Amino acid sequence: MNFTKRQEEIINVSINIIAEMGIQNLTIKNISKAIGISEPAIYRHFESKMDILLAILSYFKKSNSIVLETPNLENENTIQQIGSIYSNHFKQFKKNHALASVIFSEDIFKNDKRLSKKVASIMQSNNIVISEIIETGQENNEIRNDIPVDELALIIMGALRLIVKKWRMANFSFDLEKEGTNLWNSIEKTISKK
Amino acid sequence: MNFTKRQEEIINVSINIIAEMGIQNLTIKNISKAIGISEPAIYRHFESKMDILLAILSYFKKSNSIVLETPNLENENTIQQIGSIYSNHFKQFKKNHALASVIFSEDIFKNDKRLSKKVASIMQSNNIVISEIIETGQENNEIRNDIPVDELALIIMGALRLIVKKWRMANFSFDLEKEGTNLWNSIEKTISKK
Amino acid sequence: MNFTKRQEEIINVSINIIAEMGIQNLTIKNISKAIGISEPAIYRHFESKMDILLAILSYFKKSNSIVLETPNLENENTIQQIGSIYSNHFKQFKKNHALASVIFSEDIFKNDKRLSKKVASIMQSNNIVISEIIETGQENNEIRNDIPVDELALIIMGALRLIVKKWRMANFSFDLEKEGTNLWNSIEKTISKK
Amino acid sequence: MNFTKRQEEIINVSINIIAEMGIQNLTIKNISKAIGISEPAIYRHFESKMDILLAILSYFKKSNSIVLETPNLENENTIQQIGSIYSNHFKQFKKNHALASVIFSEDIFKNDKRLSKKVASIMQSNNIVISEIIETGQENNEIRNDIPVDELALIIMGALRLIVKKWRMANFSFDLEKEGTNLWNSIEKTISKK
DNA sequence: TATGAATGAGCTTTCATTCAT
DNA sequence: CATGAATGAAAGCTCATTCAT
Repeated sequence: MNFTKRQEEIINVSINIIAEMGIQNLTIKNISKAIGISEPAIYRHFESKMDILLAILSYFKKSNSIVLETPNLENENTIQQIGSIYSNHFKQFKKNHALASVIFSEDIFKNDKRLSKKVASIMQSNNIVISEIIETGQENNEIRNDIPVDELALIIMGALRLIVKKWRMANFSFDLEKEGTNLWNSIEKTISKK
Repeated sequence: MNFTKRQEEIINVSINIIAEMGIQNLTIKNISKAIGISEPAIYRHFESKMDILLAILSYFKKSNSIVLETPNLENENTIQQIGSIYSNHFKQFKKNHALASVIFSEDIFKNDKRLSKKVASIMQSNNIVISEIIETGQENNEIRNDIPVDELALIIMGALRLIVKKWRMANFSFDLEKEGTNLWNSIEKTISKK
Repeated sequence: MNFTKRQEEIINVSINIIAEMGIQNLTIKNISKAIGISEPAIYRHFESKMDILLAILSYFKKSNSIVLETPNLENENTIQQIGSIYSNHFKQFKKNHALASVIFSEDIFKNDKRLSKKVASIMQSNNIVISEIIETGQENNEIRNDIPVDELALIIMGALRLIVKKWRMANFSFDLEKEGTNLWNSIEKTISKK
Repeated sequence: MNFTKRQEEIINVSINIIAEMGIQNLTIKNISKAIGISEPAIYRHFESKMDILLAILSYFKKSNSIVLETPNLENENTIQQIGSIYSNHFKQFKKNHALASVIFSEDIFKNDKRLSKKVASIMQSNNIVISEIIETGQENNEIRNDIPVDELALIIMGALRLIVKKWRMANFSFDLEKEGTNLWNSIEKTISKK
């Protein structure tokens, strides 16, 4: 999972291509053209196109880990932790629009078993992180108890995903961090134990 | 927007292929093979592959209209109307798994301007329907007033989209109608004016 | 060689298509679209596309006969006869631009043995007509004797063909009849026995 | 306008195919088969079939330049210059039958605007060269003055074109250089100031 | 006489990938 | 580490033609 500079370049360029032109336009030709090297040169760095796609997913996993697991280290309450997860997402996406355009588009990787398996496992582990925070929150009487963990997770992550989708469909034209924080404040109202 | 039998067949088969194998595998060859006719025969019914994709989006638009606008006709309160939208979605997806796999995957259609424009307009008009119901609900004191319409819409539709995504990533192995109704009941708790 | 009305329509439309879009665009689809009937309907009138091409050549042969052999009937001298051939060509082409664009383009019919054979025979018989007139002219001391018949024929017909080609490459923008008559007067000077 | 070896090979092979089988048989498959490489390999050397056709026209332009402009350099009188143009054409065509079969067949390139534009510009610039020689000839009292330049050009080039066409329709079976020289001698008689 | 639906063959072009240099 | 040249497979699409109606 440790990529060379060129490999990282290929991964980034690939995410950009998917974000801007769709997975159908992620071709070796387009990748190499974007980087400015020849097509065979790509194969010095990845054995096959499939490996590039797997590398993209690995990059997503790493990205998610950073965004999701950072708050645990700090001494916040659970509501604050989820708030941090929200704002960490927004900060990351602000820096990297392409990532926002691809990371929640799991269907892109549906055309192959290995890919969709990896996608599923990433989603699964993300879910676990969120669920554990919520569970703790309910135990600590910070999060309301009358709604099951899974459903709270759906509400929290569903809204996050959808606002990000709207943001990129609006061509990143509104301030995701501001609107997203407002959204989070509203969700906070609905899920926190008053 | 009035399709012949063959055109409908092509649309349905195409949605199935996208659902099962991803957009990359939606080829004229795969479509014709699935129907049992030759590849050139497809071109008697659609001028180009692009027209098939546009027809799929038209079909989505029609599907959405049915699901979203039906409740308005009946004499339900706004909370019940949104509940109906939820259950209508679940009923439709239960009947047509492929539709569930594709209708919220707007990114599939990102590789072409005409397609992504149409996708955006569909999302837009869906959003309007939901927002109007919420607005009325707030005016009628059925839905809480301390959260803006747009954010309530994000919560409601975000959760719906995400549970559907989980359902199909779980290979349709849980009862979407049951779990979805539970989800709705929980959301109802969070958004209705107590 | 007696064509029905529909057959004549198909022949004319085909000549127009070749003239305007080149032989590569002479397809059954384009022919039927231009006439306003379905593709299979064409096959009611011609057994195959090859038969349409052969019919076009037959039409050329007939056209040429009229243009070339008419003057013989009248009591002109040979110089006047060739002058009539010139002006007959121009009159015909003025009425039918498409014909001008195709009748001297023998290469169009090079992709098939039957076609190129027919083309060759048409050229051959045209050549005979011209040569006979010239020969008579030389015998009658109307046409210079110091140049062989064949070469006079090349000069006369070469200039005619080339001015027609220039005319259609100029989009029929100059007055072919006027310019052509001038050309003929000049050629007359060069070939007639002073 | 500087072609690689492979590009030149493709151009030559393409001219041969057009000459022998007509433009309709100029397919990527036929080109690649004739060279002995695969079809996609062609696309390493030309971006599209259109570019091959444009390259053929560039080759024609270059060919024409050589044939037409060479005599100007030498110290011949204008009649001799035109004679050289004639014999240069014949020499070139003797070496390259295919070229003779294609270079005067402007209609082959009528199916596309870019092509026909280029064809027209080539014809135009050729015409200028010939006309200038004739004009000088008239000023020098070498060429008769009672026929306008344009008409002399039509006579000279029309006969040249037509004898070449006859030669290839006769399957190159007569001696073009001999017959052509005779033709030129006859034309010389008709156009030179006695 | 005409058509809607279909097809085998073939078109131009792009794909991921390989290999000699 | 990089490239120019190549390829088998497959893409979207068009061709002339057939056949049931």
